[in-house]
Amino acid sequence: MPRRSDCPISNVLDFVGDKWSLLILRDLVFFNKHSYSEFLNSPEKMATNILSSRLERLENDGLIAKKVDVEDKRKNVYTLTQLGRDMLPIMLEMMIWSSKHDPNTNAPEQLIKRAKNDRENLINDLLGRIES
Amino acid sequence: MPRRSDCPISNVLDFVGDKWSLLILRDLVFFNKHSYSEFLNSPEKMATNILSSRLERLENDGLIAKKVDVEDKRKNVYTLTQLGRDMLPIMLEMMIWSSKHDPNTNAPEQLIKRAKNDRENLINDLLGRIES
DNA sequence: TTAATTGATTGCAATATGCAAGTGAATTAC
DNA sequence: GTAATTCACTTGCATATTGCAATCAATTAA
Repeated sequence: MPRRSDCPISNVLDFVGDKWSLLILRDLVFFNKHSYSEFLNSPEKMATNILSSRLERLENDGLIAKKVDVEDKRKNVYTLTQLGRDMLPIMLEMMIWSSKHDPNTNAPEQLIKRAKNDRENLINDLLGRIES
Repeated sequence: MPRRSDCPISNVLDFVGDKWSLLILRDLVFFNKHSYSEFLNSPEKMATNILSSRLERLENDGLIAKKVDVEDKRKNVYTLTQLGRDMLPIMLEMMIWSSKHDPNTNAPEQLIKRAKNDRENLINDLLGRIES
């Protein structure tokens, strides 16, 4: 997506302003998923060609990094870069919005509470868990 | 957009997961814009049919409300609902992301500082300004 | 009464999406 | 060692969405 303006909101949308990209980042942060097939099994059921193109774009944009799995060379291991990790606060605010306005949202209440009242520590905990 | 899952992030994307919807909400919050022609003049230059369809969808989804302008009956006046106002924290986090990773972002430094250190008051100030 | 403005809609080409099927390399099962 | 399976894509094709220019009706201004 070409840069449309210097607006900081428009700029983020140039990176992840579609229905799928943030779900991949979500899977990386919240569900410890790291591979193509894991992303594919997420409940939103994205098509294989879309997943493929989004992984490629996220990598090109520097939000994720790709390495061949040392234990199974058919597999790629995807990880978040700093740019990708820094999308986490945006995702937390989305969770708070849904917990307020969507009665069917399935976010754990405890997580929402921490997102509201203990953000910095929650972010450190979530990102710290990724390192290991 | 039909609901794809009960994930709170997916849910927000079902509402504003495209390149344009959040820019309309941005114009309403940050630039006090209220009409079709004002949105159209934003620097991202969205097409008239896209703007039209997004305004319709945002209204149907309950994020904005539309009224005929009492002073000029050709015009509509668009305002944020509570659902729309509650998207503001998401936009603030996007601004913070861009201020960190995009050297060309044009958000005022003072605004970013307040978004980081004085969020609640900033939100109240921005939304309070809308009422008047 | 004519001209300009506003908020759209329409037609059409280009792009993106969704789905099913297929591919080749790596791994596992026999 | 061969066959079957897994994995990460890729392709083909129908449908949907987008981008762009032109047009429209209603309202307002001159």
